[in-house]
Amino acid sequence: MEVRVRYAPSPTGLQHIGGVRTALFNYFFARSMGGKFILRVEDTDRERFSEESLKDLYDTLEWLGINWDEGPEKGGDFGPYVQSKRTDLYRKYADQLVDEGMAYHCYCSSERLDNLREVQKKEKLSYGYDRHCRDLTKEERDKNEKDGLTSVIRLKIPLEGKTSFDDVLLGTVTRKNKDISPDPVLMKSDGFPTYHLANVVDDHLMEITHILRAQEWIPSGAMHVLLYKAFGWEPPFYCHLPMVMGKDGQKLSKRHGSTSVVDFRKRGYLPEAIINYVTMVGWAFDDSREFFTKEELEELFSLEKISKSPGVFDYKKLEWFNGQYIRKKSEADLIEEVIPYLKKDGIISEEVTEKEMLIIKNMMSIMTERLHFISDISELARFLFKDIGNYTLTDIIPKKMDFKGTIIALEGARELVKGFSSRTDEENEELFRKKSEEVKVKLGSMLMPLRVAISGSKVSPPIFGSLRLLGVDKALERIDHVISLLKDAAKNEEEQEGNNGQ
RNA sequence: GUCUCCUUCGUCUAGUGGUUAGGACACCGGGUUUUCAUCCCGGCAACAGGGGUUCGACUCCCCUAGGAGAUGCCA
Repeated sequence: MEVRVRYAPSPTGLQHIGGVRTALFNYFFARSMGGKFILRVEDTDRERFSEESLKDLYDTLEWLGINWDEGPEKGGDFGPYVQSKRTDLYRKYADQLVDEGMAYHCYCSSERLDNLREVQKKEKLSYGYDRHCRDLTKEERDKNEKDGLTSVIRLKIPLEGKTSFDDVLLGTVTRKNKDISPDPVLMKSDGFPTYHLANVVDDHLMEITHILRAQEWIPSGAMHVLLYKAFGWEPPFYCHLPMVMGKDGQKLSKRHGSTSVVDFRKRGYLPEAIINYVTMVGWAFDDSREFFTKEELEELFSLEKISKSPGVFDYKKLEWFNGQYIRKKSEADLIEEVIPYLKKDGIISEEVTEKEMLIIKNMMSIMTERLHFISDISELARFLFKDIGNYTLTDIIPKKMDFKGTIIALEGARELVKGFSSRTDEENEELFRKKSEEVKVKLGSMLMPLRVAISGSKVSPPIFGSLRLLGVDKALERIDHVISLLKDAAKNEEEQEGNNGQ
């Protein structure tokens, strides 16, 4: 038997971590079994549907490199793969159930239903439809129709007995029929099917063999089986995936931070990191290995190793994975990644100049290990392309030093910067050490003012590398500017003291 | 309220009757280092509780507690 699985999102919002995890598990399972991965768009909720969400779905899957074997834009033998194009089909199957007495028309208004729920809640009764229309006589139905009442079609859940389904992870899950949501709606009054109907019909028609979906669907599992039985179909295997939670243990949502994949993408996360980390929430290969490429997972993934309990999404660990993957990238690849961010932040020109490109190529080696996100590059590299000046005197003057000492240290450093580029780093380091002894400050205390002067920040890539990238002339210019600032400040201070003395 | 699922360090997890309960992130310390970062070394830290079964339970069974999810003309 060929394995056929599907990812069936509904385009009512941006693709988020939870959805992508489900997609990934389905995709990896299909690949590892040599089966087919199908994409099906469940756009039956016309209220919440948005074109933007649909585009985001395609973009996200493409960015992650999750290719579907059958589905929209790709086709296949079981299309169309968009549910809004299959409404006739659902209608036909729903009518069939009504004809056979397995389902019925319900004319209850939403007001009546709202009311009912309110009363049930207040009286602490169990919630759910009261099956008001389940046993309407033919006369009553005809009257409702004649009155022009709109109707929905509901499934008749047996009042007694129990229903169970087999879950690869959970084993056999059994539910008493009386505990199943009483008579769920199959067809809405707008002519569109609900998830339950469309899902079952499509999964059967598309010959889906395994349903991997989030555990939030467990409660409707038995009901879906009942639907399969009503049609006389064989239900597929189920595998209910553990949910992804936020730090507080609640279902992961916006208030925990970004959850949409596009947000992660904009922030400078690599798809490799997201795929790897998201797969590790709820799945583990063994007791030590945790780095996997997509290709490796396509081979190694297995349902047996999925955990049953929900997992908390750890942004910190994803960040760590991202850093690891950044450092694994080749310099050439990283340059490709970095350029769009530099452009977006106005660090380099839209049409990258030769000079800019040269700096970019030369700077990557000292930038890479400082990146947690690709987007970090702009802050880090700004001083190489743009004028600086956002530093303050307190940034420049090292701890336990005054204006004069700082000026002396910086002037000493300036001497060495002049001939800097004709020497090796080792030679330079030797000279800087000697010079720092000469002016009686620690090496660090001499280099810190220099660092701020040329990079504008106390935190920067290594000084020697930065100097080389920036060029001696530019560096001297910046150093001189800082020295003059310091001298002005020192003079002011003297005058102040002089005034006080009089 | 009712039903269903879940329960090993703070977090992700390994573990399938006998282990000093292992790894990773985070955190804390130390080292390398011109800052930051990287990297290396070390430390902290868990079997929810109670009953059984057994020579022996993290592992099997039951109960309790806790958590989550569902209970829509949303998926």
